[in-house]
Amino acid sequence: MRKFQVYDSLAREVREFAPLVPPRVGIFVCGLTPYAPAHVGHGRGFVVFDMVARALRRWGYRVLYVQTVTNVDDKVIARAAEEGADPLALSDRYFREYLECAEALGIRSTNYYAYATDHVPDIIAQVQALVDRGFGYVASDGSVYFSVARFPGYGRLSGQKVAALQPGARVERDERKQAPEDFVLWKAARPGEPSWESPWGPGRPGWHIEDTAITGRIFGPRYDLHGGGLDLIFPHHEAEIAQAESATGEAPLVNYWMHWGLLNMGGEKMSKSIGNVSSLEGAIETHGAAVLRFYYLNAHYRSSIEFDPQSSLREAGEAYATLARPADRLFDLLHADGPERAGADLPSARADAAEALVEQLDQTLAQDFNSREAIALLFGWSRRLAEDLGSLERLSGPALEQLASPYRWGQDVLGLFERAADGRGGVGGAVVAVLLQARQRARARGDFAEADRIRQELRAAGVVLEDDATGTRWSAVRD
RNA sequence: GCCAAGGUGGCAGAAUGGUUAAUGCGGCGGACUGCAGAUCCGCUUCCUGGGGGUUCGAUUCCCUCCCUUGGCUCCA
Repeated sequence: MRKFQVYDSLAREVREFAPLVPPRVGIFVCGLTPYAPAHVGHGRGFVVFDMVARALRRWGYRVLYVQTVTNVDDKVIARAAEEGADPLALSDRYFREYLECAEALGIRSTNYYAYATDHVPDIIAQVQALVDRGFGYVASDGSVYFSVARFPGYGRLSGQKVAALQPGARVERDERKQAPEDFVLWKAARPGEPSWESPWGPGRPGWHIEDTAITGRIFGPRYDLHGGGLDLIFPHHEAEIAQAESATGEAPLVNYWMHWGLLNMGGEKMSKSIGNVSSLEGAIETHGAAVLRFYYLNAHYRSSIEFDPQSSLREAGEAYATLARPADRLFDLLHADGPERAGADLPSARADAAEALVEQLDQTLAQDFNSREAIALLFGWSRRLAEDLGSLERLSGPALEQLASPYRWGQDVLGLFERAADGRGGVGGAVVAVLLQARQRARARGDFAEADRIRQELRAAGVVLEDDATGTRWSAVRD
């Protein structure tokens, strides 16, 4: 297991990571509340944690990565009422849409997406434990609240003091609560809303309880790593700590808290409630999932980033094209001829440099997941390879693999450099190859009118040609 | 008001108690090319919010002020 360091929001410092039960690592991330299409801001944290899980697995940890889906809550219910739809069907539909985006983005390290509604018995059991231990109280209408005053550690994660909070400023006072800072564990049912039977009558889970009920079920009272957006620290993560540690009597609930920075647009955070959203699906369609993934990882996960719909992904696309070009060329050659292809060996200095770079990439990422710095190193490698792109043809399969090893690292950990399904195979690819040969013969005899005609007709069919020193390359484009 | 995270070149965005503060985008110049396009090379040395302090030396550590964002409602 490779050692690594991570910034822990609770300790407010970078700490050496040590699992509770090596080599196992339990990772939990607060996922979506699917009541509307996912936006570009949502994708960031999930890509970041996908990278975290990939890295830990590469480094020898056995990761169990769980993410919640808050498929029943006030917003889901309100939205369903607007559309005249069933709340659970609505959240299910939006979540499936998100999963398609996640798949395109190469997010595939999550082991389990836990729907809140699939864990109602766990939730009820945890609420009951809190009532039994005197941390929860039942209000007249059958709702159950957590008594913040009973938990002295409340506010430690966020730095907030209960006395300094401003209840009533933005949240309505609620006479069912004993104190304004108390939060709801179980909400009594209202007519027409989804509800489940409980010892306190029909109702549904409160805002924070599902996460700790689910992690309790899967990891037990304590686990290693919890991730989420910066905006969830208070009250959500604070409430998780309070209710879980009170329910089990064990602490700390989480050994390392990781919070990623938010994605802003127009100077404030992208948010469904503000309305400054750019849809995730749309961004993937117009710029490609690889470019979006590159954009996210091209900044340190803790910084906030400013998203400009006009330029951010266009710039990222230019940069990613430069970065990935040598990788594409290497993988093309390996794909065409296989790893056994004959050719020259790599000079040993070059081979050593590749090996050293891979180690450096791991070390860089092990420093609080500095993906930006890792990408800068990969740019350095691409720049060196760019100089001799033309002479790659001479190299053997193993030599090409050595040159490609930093990009293999990028595939493995960052999820970049994946070869898209480019339509080059099959009958279509064979036909294009024949046309390219015909065009090449025309060029050779100086019949440029014919050569250009072939190029134009292929373009009309969605195939773009580019000539360079090594010949003609083609790619399928979408219009 | 209180809490938290930040303020780096035209832009995006790293790092560091000490030679020219990454990397990319953009810009400029050149090479290559039948043409397109793309690519490659070079340049872009005057960038670390203001003011104090510690130090031989601070952008990095400390104090303070200003500003931005997030949180004190649901929120990735």
